[in-house]
Amino acid sequence: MKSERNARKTVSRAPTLEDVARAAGLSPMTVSRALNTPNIVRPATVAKVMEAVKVTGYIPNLLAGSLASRRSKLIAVVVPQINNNMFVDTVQSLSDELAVRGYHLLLCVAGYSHESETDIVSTLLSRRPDGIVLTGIHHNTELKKAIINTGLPVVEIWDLTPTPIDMLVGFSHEKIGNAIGEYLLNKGHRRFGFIWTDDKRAMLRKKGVLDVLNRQGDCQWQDALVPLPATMALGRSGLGALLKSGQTFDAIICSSDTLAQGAIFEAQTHQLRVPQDIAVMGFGDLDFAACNIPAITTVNIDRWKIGKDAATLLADKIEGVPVEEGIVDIGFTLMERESA
Amino acid sequence: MKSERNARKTVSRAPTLEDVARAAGLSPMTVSRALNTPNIVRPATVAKVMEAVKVTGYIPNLLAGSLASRRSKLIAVVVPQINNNMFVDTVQSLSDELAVRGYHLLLCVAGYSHESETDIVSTLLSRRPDGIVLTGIHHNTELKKAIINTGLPVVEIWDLTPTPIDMLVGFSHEKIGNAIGEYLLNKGHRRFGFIWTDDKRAMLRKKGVLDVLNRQGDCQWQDALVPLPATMALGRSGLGALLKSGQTFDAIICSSDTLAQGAIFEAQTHQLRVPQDIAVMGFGDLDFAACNIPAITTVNIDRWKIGKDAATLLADKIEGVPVEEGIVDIGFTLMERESA
DNA sequence: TTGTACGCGTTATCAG
DNA sequence: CTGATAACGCGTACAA
Repeated sequence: MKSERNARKTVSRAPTLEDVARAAGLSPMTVSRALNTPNIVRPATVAKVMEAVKVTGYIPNLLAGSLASRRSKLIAVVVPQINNNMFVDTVQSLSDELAVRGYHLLLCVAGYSHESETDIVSTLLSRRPDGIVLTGIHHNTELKKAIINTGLPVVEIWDLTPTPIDMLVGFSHEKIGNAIGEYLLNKGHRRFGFIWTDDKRAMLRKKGVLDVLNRQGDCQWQDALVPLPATMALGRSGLGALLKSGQTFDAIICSSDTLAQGAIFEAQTHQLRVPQDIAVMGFGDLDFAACNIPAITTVNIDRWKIGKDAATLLADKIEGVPVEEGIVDIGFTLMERESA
Repeated sequence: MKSERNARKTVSRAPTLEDVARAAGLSPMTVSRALNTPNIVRPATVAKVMEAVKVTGYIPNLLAGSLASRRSKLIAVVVPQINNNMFVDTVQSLSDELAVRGYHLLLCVAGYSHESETDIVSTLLSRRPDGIVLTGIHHNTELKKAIINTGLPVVEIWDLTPTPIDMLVGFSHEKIGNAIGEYLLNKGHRRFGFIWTDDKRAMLRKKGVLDVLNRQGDCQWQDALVPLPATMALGRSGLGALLKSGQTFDAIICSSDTLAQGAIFEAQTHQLRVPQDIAVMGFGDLDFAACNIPAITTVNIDRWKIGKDAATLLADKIEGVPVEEGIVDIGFTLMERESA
């Protein structure tokens, strides 16, 4: 029974448009249209195609489609270490919003170094994304040139600058620093401790704080630098280090809520009441900040909105929808609670 | 000066292999080889190519490359809501390890529903990934069939079953439940409260606990179900609800450390000392568990290892490296601390 | 070690 | 509304 019909190679490739077309008695092009733009195809034809798709188990090949159409429906996203609680929510909302528009996320975790960002982006570029999301506004010039050369829509997030590569959704870290500084000065604090990671954005916030403190004049401060990623343990050891210096502090300013929570616990072990003996201030307004005991005074950023706005800007620009304002300052809110 | 040479369309497309070849005075194929397998090309030729690449600003088009070679160097990863602290680390290590091997991550957040997982995976499949990472082992059958049909390497993670689709890196939620139950029984506890999310894996752990409690006989328990995602606030309200029922409890078992931390804070507000008046147990061993006050007794999972192992299994299988054991139980460790 | 012919699976374009 | 043809940019397979 060695039938001639089975002579063709039986290495069952995945079914293609042509297979579907054959099954439906149509041309591949019609099948393509029935799948992508059903409204310009006769309903009866569409039905035939759908049936054939089901029968063959056809799954479109977007590699081929993207190559031919020059649109990949792919968005490259570069974040510095995703295991930072802040970025995760942004990526999540970015993913959600983009999915609705039919885009997929090509995710890249760049670490906080610039070299790797370059490598990563050029690798990403080779996937021919339709748009790019970059965290931060400090990229090395070579990279920046490469991206600009592609002419691709870009959204930079989590930072503010009047001169983004293209579009931007962020907020001013310096202003947040200012707000923190003013808030604590108003509360009468003059001796400050910083528990701080040394990434660029955190340092900008610190500069914002110091500008205000310097203007005041009679302030003093001391640093406890901690490595990334910021953990509660680092918050504890950070405050421990500050206290061991022999200095006394009115207020501890932390570059994240996680550090702040650690500092608050550590204060307990030194019989320091928060905020009566020592105030502790965080940043980020993470889930736990509001219901910690004491509730953590911090700065709220709408990190979901960053993702959502970035997605909308990007998708709109890709699809030719006129974008009114390419620079979005989503602002921030100082959340006065109990810890400071 | 309207030169004939500029007659060709000036819509500056991105440079292609052919442009580089022309610039280098070589054939496109040689350029391709110089880029992908430099070791089989004469060094001088490689150098010429590299120069031409720099001059032209060439960025490879992986869409075309993948289409031709039938290898996309793309790994599809499906996770249920990434803003769960546990998965983030796994995704991170997956990304890191895969990047080393030259693969990119196509990330999809599926939520906890099955319907969306199907949509998502078929969409992902259309990108022709070289491998798939699925969270969990419960997928609807249609989806499962589609994936099996592709013949693609698959790694299921965060669960254990003797019959995975293909490969698996996980641990037994039931055994963890057993361990928690036995541990607390040994401590003399008999009246339990559960603060629990109702996702499948958490429920498996609960079943593990209950199996042990039932075997003991003289136990009683009560539930406080909370929605996803688990937050500290839900831990607080969960314990609040349990206490309001009028029952008393020896031990509170939480489906995550985040809930446990909330429960511990809430206990404070009810003048309940942890663990003297009430024990609290978590799950996950997140960063803060060890340095919370009291330190949280919990179950440690090496979530980085899950990602790393999954990446290795996948990359090995894709590249034809013989895979010894496709089912990896990474186990768990009950971390006895202060809270229970 | 390098080059040539062809195919990968789809969409753009233009013709019917 | 549907079909034929020619790209899309690269890698495979083989020839030189």
